[in-house]
Amino acid sequence: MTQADTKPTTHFIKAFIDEDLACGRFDAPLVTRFPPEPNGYLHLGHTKAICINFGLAKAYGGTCHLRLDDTNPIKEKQEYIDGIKQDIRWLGFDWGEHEYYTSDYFQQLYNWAVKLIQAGKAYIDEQTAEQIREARGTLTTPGTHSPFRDRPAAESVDLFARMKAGEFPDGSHVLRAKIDMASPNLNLRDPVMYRVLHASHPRTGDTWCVYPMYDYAHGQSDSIEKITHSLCSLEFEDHRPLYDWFISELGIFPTRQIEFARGNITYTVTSKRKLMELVDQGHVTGWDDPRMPTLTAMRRRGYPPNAIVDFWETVGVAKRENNIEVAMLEHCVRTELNKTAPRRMAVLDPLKVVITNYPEGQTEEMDCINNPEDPDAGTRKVPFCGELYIEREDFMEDAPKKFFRLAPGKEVRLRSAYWIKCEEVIKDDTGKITELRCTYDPQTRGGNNPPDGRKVKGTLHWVSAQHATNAQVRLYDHLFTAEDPTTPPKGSDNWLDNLSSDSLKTLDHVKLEPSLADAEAGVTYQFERVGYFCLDATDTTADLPVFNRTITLKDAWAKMQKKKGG
RNA sequence: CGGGCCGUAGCUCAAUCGGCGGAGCGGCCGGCUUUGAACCGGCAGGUUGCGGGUUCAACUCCCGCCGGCCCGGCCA
Repeated sequence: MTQADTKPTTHFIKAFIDEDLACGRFDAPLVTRFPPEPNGYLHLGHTKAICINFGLAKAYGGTCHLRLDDTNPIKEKQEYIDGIKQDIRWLGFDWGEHEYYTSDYFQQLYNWAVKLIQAGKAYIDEQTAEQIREARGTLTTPGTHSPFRDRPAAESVDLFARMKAGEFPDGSHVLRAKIDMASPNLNLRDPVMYRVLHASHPRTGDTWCVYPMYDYAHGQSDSIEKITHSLCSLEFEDHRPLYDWFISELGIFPTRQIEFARGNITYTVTSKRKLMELVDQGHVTGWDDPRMPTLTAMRRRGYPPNAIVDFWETVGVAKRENNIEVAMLEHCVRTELNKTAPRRMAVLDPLKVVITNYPEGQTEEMDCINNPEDPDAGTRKVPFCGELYIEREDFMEDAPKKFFRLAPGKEVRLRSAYWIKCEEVIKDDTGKITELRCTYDPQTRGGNNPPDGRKVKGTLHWVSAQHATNAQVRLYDHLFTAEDPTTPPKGSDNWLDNLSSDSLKTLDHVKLEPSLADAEAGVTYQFERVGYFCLDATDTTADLPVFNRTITLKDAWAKMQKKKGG
């Protein structure tokens, strides 16, 4: 059995679809839909539904519709519609011509509602919201009938028309389905189908002042679009009987709703309310702050969209509650980036190195491999001279044996350049190391082994001091210190106390190899031995390029140190 | 003794119609290396929530418990 065979390529939804197709319950092709409400930005949580709906349609040679579920005009904005479309495209999915809006169906939905009233299956209720709530009963006791429940259908039809005509104020009348006030499923206790809302809609303007509720609109919209499988998250399981009830009473196309568990991820929050709190209280700079789990933020951070798609594929689909380790996502990000990211050299915390035996004034160009994982990526020239910067943490005055990097009297390789040996350490008055004096071996050009068979264990990245480009780098880390950020830490009643103080570190004196002056926005680079970084298009200025750290490289040395320390 | 859903390795998921419980991630150890990355090899980790029953055989079927999540918006 090969690796590929053991990957979880199937799950219960596929099994259901296969059954349905096999028994002729639906005709191929499969039609699915992703139905976000345009009331905010898409985040990591949404991407699971996107991948499942678009992914399944693709896998079965079907189509996936994008439907903006815009039934509540007071929360929805065009800005969000635009953002959602951009985010889905970025993820790599395409709905083609199939862009729909629930509001496109308002007239049809209205006509069907009238039909249900005429059939004695719905009625206009004039109770207040509070009265309706009280009459609904509780989880353990049945509800009671509304005094308006048995009014003549003709009266309800008339009232519904007058609601639509704008005769009644918000909250005064609702249309309710007449089902079963004693049902153990609260969704069946005469659910509200329509409410009066004198609000202007982003698309229909002031045409309507009655708007359908989710439960009434969603299934019918699926049906109108001939969606074969309506895939949604677990909390809608209790709604399925109602979903099926409307379709059955109306005698329309029977979409099948199937529910799956949403994916929770450690150290991240995906509650819209909580994300809003982070933005509003200034804990992040905005919805696109690279620490946010929104797609716009992950894009800015340099996450490759393929990594997110791979992540959900790897994780699989099931119905049980879950809390996926963020390490899984990070693994997918690194895997994708390792394959695709162009390699560059950058020194985050520069320490000057002077090569005392290098010909004064000389400069050479070194050939550097752009991506060892991709032979087609080719090479580039990187300038080298007698004054360089190396990473401060790559030098230790009193180095332990396991330290492979530079130390007094020790020799290391400069990647793709020369071997150098540390001869002298220069310090300032405070004892801080300001410069290293080294010698180089001309026989090691390109970083090659010298003819005498000498060995060296460490390879360092470097940047020519003469040619370096200055930059600001932002080091991002988990926003929270707790696996489940929504639970306040011990002794606190505020979940925001889980906020990490180390989620952003800004470095202002970073030295980049000169080619990075032309870094492309939207490309994530690997700064060798350091991590993955991308240009921050929004904060970069003409004078100072800004780079965001997408993610670190795995760091065995740091891990070893941490273990020793702890 | 309201209803619905769900319990398999630390995490996420597999396991044909009932036939020797596996993989990825994470962890640990080792190899290789011009990135302490990547890559390669190995190891640890399970009373399949618990208790009964049916069966030659149960993660799988039946019964009973226990535990977790969801549901009382004119939100979606």
